[in-house]
Amino acid sequence: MCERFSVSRFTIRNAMAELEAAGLVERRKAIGTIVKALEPETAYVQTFQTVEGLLQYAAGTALDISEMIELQAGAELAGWFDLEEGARIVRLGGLRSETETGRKFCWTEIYIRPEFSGLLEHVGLDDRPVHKTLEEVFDEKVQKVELELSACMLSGKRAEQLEIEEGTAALRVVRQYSATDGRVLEVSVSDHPEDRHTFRLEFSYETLVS
Amino acid sequence: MCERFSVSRFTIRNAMAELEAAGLVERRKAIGTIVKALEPETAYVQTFQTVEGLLQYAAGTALDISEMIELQAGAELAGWFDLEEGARIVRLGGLRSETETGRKFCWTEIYIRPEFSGLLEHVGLDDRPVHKTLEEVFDEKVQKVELELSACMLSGKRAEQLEIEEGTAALRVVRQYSATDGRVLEVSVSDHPEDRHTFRLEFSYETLVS
DNA sequence: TAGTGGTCTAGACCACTTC
DNA sequence: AAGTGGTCTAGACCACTAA
Repeated sequence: MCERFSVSRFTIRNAMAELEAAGLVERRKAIGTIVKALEPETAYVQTFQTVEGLLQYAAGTALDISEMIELQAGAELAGWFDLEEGARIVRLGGLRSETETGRKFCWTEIYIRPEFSGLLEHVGLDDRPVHKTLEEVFDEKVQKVELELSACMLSGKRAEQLEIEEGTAALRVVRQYSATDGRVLEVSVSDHPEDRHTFRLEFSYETLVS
Repeated sequence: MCERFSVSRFTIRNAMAELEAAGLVERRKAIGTIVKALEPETAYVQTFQTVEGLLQYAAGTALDISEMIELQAGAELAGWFDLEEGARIVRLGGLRSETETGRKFCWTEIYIRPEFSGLLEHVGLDDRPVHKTLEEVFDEKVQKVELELSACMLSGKRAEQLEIEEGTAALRVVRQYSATDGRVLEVSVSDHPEDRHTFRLEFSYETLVS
C-alpha cells in the first residue's frame, strides 16, 4: 500500500487505525488486517452520568425513612439476591416528597443484602441515596443497574400513606443495584401514584466507536 | 518531554493521544495541551441496536390495526408534532397480541404526522412496525426516540377491547419518533394492562471514550 | 519569533504466523 | 524464510498562536 499510494508506512498505519476505530477492519498481529464491515455500526444509545440520573427525581425531593424491619426472604426476594429462602433481609420503607411543597411523590421500599445490614446506622443521617451511602461505607461500586417498570394498584396502607384514594393506579419502578462481581447489593421498589411521576427516556442514534 | 524521558516525539505523541482518547487532556493546535481531568469520566450506558429493542416486545407478537381515523389535533397532540391546533392528524389504533396464544398484550394508538398520511396505504400489508414502513416509504430516518412511561386506569372501551375488568391499572408507554431535523414523525401510545408487560432496562457503568 | 500540535518520510527491530 | 502488525527513532515541514 505504501508503494501503491506513494506514502510512508506511517500514513497507511494512521489510516488503518481510523478504520479500526470505526470498527470497519480488525488488525491482528502476524495475521493481517481483515475487513469486518462496510458501514460503521450504529445503535440507539442512552447515557446517564450518575446513578442519580436513573433515579429521575428532580433534586428537590427527599426520602423520609419511616420503617426499618428485618424480614425472612420469600421466594422472589431470595431470588433477587441469590440467597436461600428464609435468609434475613433488612427492609427500609419511606415516603419521598418534594421538599418545598411537601407533595407526596412515591412510596419506596429498599431491600439491603444481609452483609450490609450495618448500613442502618448510617442511613438517614444525610439525605443522600441509600446506594450511595452503601458504596461509601462498604467500599463497593455499583456496576450495573437494572430497572423494571410496571403498573400496579395501590391498596390500603400504601394509599393512606400517599394520601390517595384506594385503588389508584401506580407506576412501580424496581431498581436492582449490582456490584462488579454480580452480587445484588440493593433492591428498591418505588410506587408512584398515577399523575405524580412520568418516567422519561431518550435514545439517540449514534455511531459506535472502538 | 522527549529529552526528559529519552524517547522520540512519536512516542510522546502516542502517549498523549491515549490521554486524549481517555478524555484526560485536550490538545489544541498552536496552543498546547491542557489537563482536563485526573480521572477518566464514566457513565451508565444503555444501548439498543435497533428501534425494535425499544419496543421491547418478544418477536412473537403482532399488531392488528382495527381503527383508522383522521382527527383534529387538540392542544397536547398539536404540541407533540409542533403543529397548529386543529391540524388534521391520522390515528391508527389496534390490539397487539401474542401470535401463538392470542393473549392480548396492549392497545396501541399511533399518530402520524400529516405529511405522511399516505402511509395508510402501506400499513397492515406486512407486520413490520409502522415507523419502519414510514422510514422506508418516505426515506426518513429515526434519529431520536423519546419514551415516557406512566401509570393509568383503563376505562370502558379500552378495557373491553383488552378483555379486562373496568378500572384495571395499566402501564402507558408513549414513544415519540423524531427525524434528524427534529420533526416528530410518529407518536405511539401503548397501554399494557397490569401484569401483562414489564418494561426492562439495564445500565452498565462504563468509561466514556473520545 | 519562538513554540505548539499536526502531518509525514525513511528506516529500524520485534514477536508472531504461515508456508 | 517471508510476511504481518506493533513499536520506536530521527528528522522534516506546516499553520497557527502568543509574547
